[in-house]
Amino acid sequence: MKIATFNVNSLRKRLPLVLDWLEQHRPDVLCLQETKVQDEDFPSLALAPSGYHLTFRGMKAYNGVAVLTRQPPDQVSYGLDDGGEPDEARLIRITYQGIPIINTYIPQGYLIDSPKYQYKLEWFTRLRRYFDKHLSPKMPAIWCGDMNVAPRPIDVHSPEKHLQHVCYHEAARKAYAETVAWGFADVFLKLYPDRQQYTFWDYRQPSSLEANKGWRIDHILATMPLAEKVTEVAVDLEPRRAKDPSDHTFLWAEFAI
Amino acid sequence: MKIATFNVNSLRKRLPLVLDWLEQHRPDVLCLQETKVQDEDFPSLALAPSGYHLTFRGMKAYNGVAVLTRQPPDQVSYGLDDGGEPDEARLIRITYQGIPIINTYIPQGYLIDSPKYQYKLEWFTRLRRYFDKHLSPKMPAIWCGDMNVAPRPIDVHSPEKHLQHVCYHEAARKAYAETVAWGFADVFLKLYPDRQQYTFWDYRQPSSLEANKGWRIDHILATMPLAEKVTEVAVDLEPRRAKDPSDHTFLWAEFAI
DNA sequence: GAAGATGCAG
DNA sequence: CTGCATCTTC
Repeated sequence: MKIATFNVNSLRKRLPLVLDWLEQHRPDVLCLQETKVQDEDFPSLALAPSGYHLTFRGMKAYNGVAVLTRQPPDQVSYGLDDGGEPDEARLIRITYQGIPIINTYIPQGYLIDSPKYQYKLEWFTRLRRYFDKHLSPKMPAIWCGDMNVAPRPIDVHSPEKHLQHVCYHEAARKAYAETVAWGFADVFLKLYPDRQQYTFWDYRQPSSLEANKGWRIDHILATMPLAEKVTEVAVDLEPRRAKDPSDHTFLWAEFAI
Repeated sequence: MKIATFNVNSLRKRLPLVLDWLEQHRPDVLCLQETKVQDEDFPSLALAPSGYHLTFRGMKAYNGVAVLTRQPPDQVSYGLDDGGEPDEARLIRITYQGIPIINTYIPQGYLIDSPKYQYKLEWFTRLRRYFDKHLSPKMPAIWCGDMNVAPRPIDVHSPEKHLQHVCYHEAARKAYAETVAWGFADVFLKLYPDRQQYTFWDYRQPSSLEANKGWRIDHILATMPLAEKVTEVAVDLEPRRAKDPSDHTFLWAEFAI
């Protein structure tokens, strides 16, 4: 089974890119973040030629997640369900051929001294409780998406410059690590423990792509029974180099199931 | 001598169209309206390959006029000069090979009961005085541009519906007619007194182009000595049908001089 | 730097 | 419907 994740930064602007990638790679599941489209305006018609089943939850200008699957999902649910802000446009859970797949767009956090950063940190603890409620570390499950955290120094260019950045700050990495520690393994790390490979290059940083000044903040994780079966993981640079790119690119993983 | 006029509705957005048209038609003079670009940002570099000389006056988001000439103009001046608002981004006068050419973007007028409509009506009377000051009806001269007036019922689709429209309202037609009566002749009317031929189709009116629901509000006029020498007048529909069109299209006239 | 929202204008 | 400006977010 092939699973991919991609922060599209507006699905409507990235339709040609997404359709093209689906056709070329035919993943079983593609998780999208930052679709930036309300459900009423979701481009179902434009995506129809792909043949993928569409599961989505969005809002007016920001956030928005979607999961595209070759077959219809068995089950679908949106957002956190602990009684707090559900943030439906940031989390979709489906069950696909018996396997729970959680697609998240973790809050970015703005600045470390802002309420948004507190909200981000809480989001990770809420998510860990969400895993407790809906999954078991002993059963196959996948968690993927834009985590807005570079877990290790190697996962960001010039880490020493980014100690106060909300995507590398100690507390964010700790919050992410503790949620991972619930029972997930990063499948990229599993296959390539020493490789530097980014998934995001800021539009603002001039020539960030050519100079490869990026971040690895998009991740695919699996519980042990599934992580053991990972056969291939890759970042596809081509869509980031294409015309009218997202600032992120595709990450995908293949599992022997 | 071949003279053309075109309301571009943003010159920067219409650069490919304009360059293409210049290459195909090679007019001696092309008058543009609604360039929507400040002089600092005028796309001189992009237009350089055309070889045309560039005369322009614009402002931030609205209005803006330009005259492109095969040879450098003899003389150039901008705006009305009666001590009132000069509205430089609405009028350019050049002398080209001895012939005065006035390119105007007449105020649209918003609604007939608005101050903007009063301003439009005054603009015509000010323009007539401007002609008095700078031209003679007995000498060759050209006045062209977007006049925002459909002079006759045949010049607008469903005229009976547009009696209260600022581009067809009685007072606007009268103001325009009185300025024309200073000493100009509409060269399109001279050659085709009975022909219905629009130059503008509203973006808003759905399928205005397919249904040919348009307006003839762009005009080329000449004083008698020149009007007598007109050999050809045409509206080119192709640019309006092209991809990313302006809501107006090109009108051109050929004079035997 | 890129995207969407809003407001203004034609 | 299209274009520009301003604002906000990442």
